[in-house]
Amino acid sequence: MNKIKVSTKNRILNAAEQLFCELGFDNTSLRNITSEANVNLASVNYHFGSKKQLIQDVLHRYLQVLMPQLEQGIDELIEAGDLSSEKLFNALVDPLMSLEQVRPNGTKIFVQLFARAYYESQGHLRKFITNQYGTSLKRLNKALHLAVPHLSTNEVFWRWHFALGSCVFTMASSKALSEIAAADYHQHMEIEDLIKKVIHYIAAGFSAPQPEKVRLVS
Amino acid sequence: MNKIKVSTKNRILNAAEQLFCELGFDNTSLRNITSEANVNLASVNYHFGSKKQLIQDVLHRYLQVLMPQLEQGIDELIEAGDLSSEKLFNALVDPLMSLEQVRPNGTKIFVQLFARAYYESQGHLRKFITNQYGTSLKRLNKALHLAVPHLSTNEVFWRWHFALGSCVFTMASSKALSEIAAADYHQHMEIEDLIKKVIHYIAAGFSAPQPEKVRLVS
DNA sequence: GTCTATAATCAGATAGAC
DNA sequence: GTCTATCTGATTATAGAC
Repeated sequence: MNKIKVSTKNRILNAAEQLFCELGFDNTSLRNITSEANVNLASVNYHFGSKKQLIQDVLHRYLQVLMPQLEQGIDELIEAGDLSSEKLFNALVDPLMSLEQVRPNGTKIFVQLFARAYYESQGHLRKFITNQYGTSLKRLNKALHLAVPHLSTNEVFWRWHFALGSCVFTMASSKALSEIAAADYHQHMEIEDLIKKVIHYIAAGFSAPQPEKVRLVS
Repeated sequence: MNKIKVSTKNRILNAAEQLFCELGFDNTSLRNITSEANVNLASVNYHFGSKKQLIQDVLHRYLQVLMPQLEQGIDELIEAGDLSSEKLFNALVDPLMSLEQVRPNGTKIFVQLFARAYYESQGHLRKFITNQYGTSLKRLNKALHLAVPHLSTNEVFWRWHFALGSCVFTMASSKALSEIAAADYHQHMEIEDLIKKVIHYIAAGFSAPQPEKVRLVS
């Protein structure tokens, strides 16, 4: 391992993920990335073929580490039998924190990337994630239903997306929000604390009683 | 009033808001808008001066109707004295539904636009909203704190953004989500029902007990 | 593998005739 | 007010020398 020389490919990946976090995928240009990485513009297409492929490879670095752990953690919870939404959401913390091993600040980077990926509805990304990790996601969905047996299938569907929205929005704007919070309340929030805070919140909402039936049109 | 002829300016506004909802502000080009509106490309700059101004004008049509009602509703709640998060969030429903008067499907359109505006961090938009409607937003903030006196200022700050995240994310992706829900559960959700559902959810999370103190670094 | 140079396309904005 | 035509600048992607 040569500590001094980082390969061009990795320099691009590192610069890209940082800029994707800050600006989003569409608003980050290849010129932006290559100048940040101090590499030539053409090298992106040499190493990755296209911007789309670069985006997928950036996410893949994290997903290939996260997903197996996530799946294992969920399986253990399901087998143990005593599933609550608090426990289920808390089971996401350790796998997420393990992404610090992938890159410095890896957890924060990944969650923000995931938020962007979910929000900026890029067809190729959703397709990529579904193809690669669909099985794990189905397992998670099963666990969600087991955690809140008092809720209808439809209600679980919507609450899962409400919860996801809190995470996605918070992480995507966490830089701005943390700065505001730091300025107003003189408090610096680490990513792990923020994750725990949002998980406490979504667990409460997720397991709230089934509401009275609202008008539904078939 | 001539029912047949819609002014070019309004044709542009109508086409723009629809496309902004679907694609976001950045991904909607002026060419996109003018061809949808069947008007000439140059007419956008003639009537609005710039794309930024067009975006602001699109939002202004709704904000000028919504904000006074919102402020009044909140003031009444504060004066009545018995403030709960459930009541406060429910007080948002009627003002939001009144946007149906502005345009057909106005509520849905506005909430999606607002979601996009909040998420796609466009400096000019945040500035515009703060300048024009900062007073109303401060009133809302005050009411939020009164509704959950058991929570710290810091906790209210974060939970408000968690709640906002659920709304923003849900509305921004409500088309895709509604389609999935309709296909999987054979249920069609009206915008008012969706708003009520998300409000039931965020009110539960918002007023959850203050969590144990997490590690905070000054 | 890396570079320069450039192709091909799309964006927002504008000048000037009508 | 509306149109055509065009400007200016940015983007992704690629060809070909080294």
